[in-house]
Amino acid sequence: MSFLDELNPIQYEAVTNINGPVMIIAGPGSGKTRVLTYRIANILKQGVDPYRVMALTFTNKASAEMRERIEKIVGAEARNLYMGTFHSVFARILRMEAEKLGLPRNFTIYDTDDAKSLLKTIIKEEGLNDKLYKASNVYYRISSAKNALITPEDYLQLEDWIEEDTQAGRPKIAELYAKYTLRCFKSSALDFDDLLMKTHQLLHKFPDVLYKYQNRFQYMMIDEFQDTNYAQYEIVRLLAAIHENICIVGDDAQSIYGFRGATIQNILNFEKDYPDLKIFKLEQNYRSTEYIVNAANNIIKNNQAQLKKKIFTEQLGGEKIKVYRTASDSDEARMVANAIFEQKMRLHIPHSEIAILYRTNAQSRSFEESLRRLNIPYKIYGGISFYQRKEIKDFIAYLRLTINPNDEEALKRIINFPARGIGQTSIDRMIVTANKHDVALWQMVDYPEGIEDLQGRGKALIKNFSIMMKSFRAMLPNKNAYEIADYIGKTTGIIDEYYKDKTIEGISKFENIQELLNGIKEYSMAEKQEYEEDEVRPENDLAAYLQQISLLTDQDDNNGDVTDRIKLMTVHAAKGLEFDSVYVVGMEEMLFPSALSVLSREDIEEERRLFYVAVTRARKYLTLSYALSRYKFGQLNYCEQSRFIDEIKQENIILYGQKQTTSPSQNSNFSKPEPKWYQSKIKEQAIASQQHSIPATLTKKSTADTKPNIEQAGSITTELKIGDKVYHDKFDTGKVIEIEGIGINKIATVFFNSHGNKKIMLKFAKLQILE
DNA sequence: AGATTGGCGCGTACG
DNA sequence: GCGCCAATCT
Repeated sequence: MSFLDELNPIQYEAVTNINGPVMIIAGPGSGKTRVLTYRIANILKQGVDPYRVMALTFTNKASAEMRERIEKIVGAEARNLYMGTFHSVFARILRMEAEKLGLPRNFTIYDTDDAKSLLKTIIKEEGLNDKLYKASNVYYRISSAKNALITPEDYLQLEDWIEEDTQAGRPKIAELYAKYTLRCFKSSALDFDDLLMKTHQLLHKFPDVLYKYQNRFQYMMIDEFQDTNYAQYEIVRLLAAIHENICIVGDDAQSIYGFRGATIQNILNFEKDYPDLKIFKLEQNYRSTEYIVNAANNIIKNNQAQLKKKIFTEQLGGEKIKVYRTASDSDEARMVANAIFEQKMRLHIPHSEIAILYRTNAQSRSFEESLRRLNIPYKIYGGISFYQRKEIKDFIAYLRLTINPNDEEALKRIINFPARGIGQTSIDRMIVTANKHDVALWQMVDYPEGIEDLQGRGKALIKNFSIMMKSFRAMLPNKNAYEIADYIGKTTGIIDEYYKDKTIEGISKFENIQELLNGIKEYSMAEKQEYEEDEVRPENDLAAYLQQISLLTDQDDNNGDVTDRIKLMTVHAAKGLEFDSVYVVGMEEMLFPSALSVLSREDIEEERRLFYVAVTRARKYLTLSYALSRYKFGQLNYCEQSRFIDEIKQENIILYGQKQTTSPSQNSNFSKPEPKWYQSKIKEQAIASQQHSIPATLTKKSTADTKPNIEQAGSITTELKIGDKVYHDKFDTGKVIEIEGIGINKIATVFFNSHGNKKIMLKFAKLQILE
């Protein structure tokens, strides 16, 4: 009995064909992780050295899960696989080869905040308008360039890129990119995108290095290939060039990260680069019932850019997909909460098997309120992670600066935190002098006498700071990470700072720092990973610790999952997950699909794939909902059913709420005009997508500013409350003065302006709540 | 220097 | 409608 016996015939082929280029198209719920892990296990069972197998994923979670599952089959050997995220695997290679690129091997990895903060500094130094040159904007542009392997020198020459910047009113991006790159170099820092671009440069510029790794990596596997960008693909292609045992796994229909640089073309055109490609399509869905799989197929059929496949399931029957149409966003939230409550009663599904998925994070609020009202426990996913918190970043900045004195962003964070009298003016003077002499900022801390236009007192305070930092560095050779961190916490006063603060936030910050210290302690006490003979080891324990956490997020933190709670998250965050019951909410034009996507076919297709992802998360029960009116940016907007709902065949759906009686074309209750800034953003988007899109009218909506057509806006109002203003078909408007009964048997007493008090049974009446 | 208020901006997100 | 940042006050 082999582990291979657990596979269906196509899965088996995908697992056992280990040589030559292979593409595995893995539909939703098709057993992808199993195939991937078994395939690697199978390679190892053939006697291949794990050290010669590279497996790349996008998330730490995915790689940890895979490693664990492979270890179950082949044992501890799995630990020596070259497996991890693109960023962590490439960072490891870059550290080994750092000196070739003129970097110290302790280089710092700047996260997005560090990068934006540096850009902000540079924009200010250049005297540019920071309303126009927003750090996030510039960062996005630089990131796109790096993902496309465009260096600052290239950028300065690229007419179309500069033209695009000029159109957006930001012609100086290329210069900022060049300055930013220089500044990162002076800080001995690489940002996330550099980890890819510099790896490519390393392999491209140093044939001996390329040859070494090409030879070493006999087998390569890439997960979620539809999410790769140009840089990632180029690196992989270079590395696989000798053995050509490259296996990519993915699903073009689930490509939803175009906005962060992913090119769906990588998977669509893969066959062109590897004519001998063997293709295996995992089309059997083991997750969902028939209606759900059918609906998913109905939806994705409308996309042009896709590989041919037909997903099927053997789980016939099941419940049809419910579509709830409600009068307002708050109605939608109440409706969904009630439905969850009812579903829970009827089917006894654990809370944790129910998810509410939305397009934008802002939508979570109304659901929080409605769930709380019914005492349904919930957890919102997304938001800032542990390592993003200010207090954690501050503490880590001390550790970073201890390891890498050149780290300008770490230095700026903590030189005056906790307060030690080194104000913004002093820091600005330091930066000016450092730039003038073209040295790292730390040089000025080290030699404050040289800072221009600074009082003696300021210089003395900086000197003290420098002495303190040096005392930390002196501990590196013979103290472990925890001993140093503990000492830093006590010496700098950072722990006291939060200990003194007895506000709720202060206490939480104090606890977070304690948690961080516990983590460091655990790390320092733990057995360390083994390094290959030729691998450069970190100089000391603290450096090793920092290397580990700089590429970590706490997405795989399971602390919150112990309690049985409903899960609320964006559709993006739900990718790769599954639930018994899924609610996809806000199914409206201009929301899902997003208003910013309706201008180009490519963008709409990505939204459609996103909806496809949402639908295929459900095992047994799927509910879609939308509202006819919704507050957006504090403004009431009238909404129209999402085109994606229309794409699902009627036979798979049951509609709740009244049917729309008029056709959209003669209907005037659509959108108010979007706010001005939003319109201009849409226009910007239009310019950005011009090169590759079909021209489209701005929106298909009328801009008439009319009230909703109440007759057709039927809603389900079992969640009515006293004081609500309501509309009734016969009695017109009135106010709720009493509610009796439970659930659908509720009876409301309503005082109607023209008819007086009436008792209304909610399950029959079409009461409409007016906001 | 630290707290408070006013104004502006608003998509989805992994390293 | 809300949260974050920056300018202003104390």
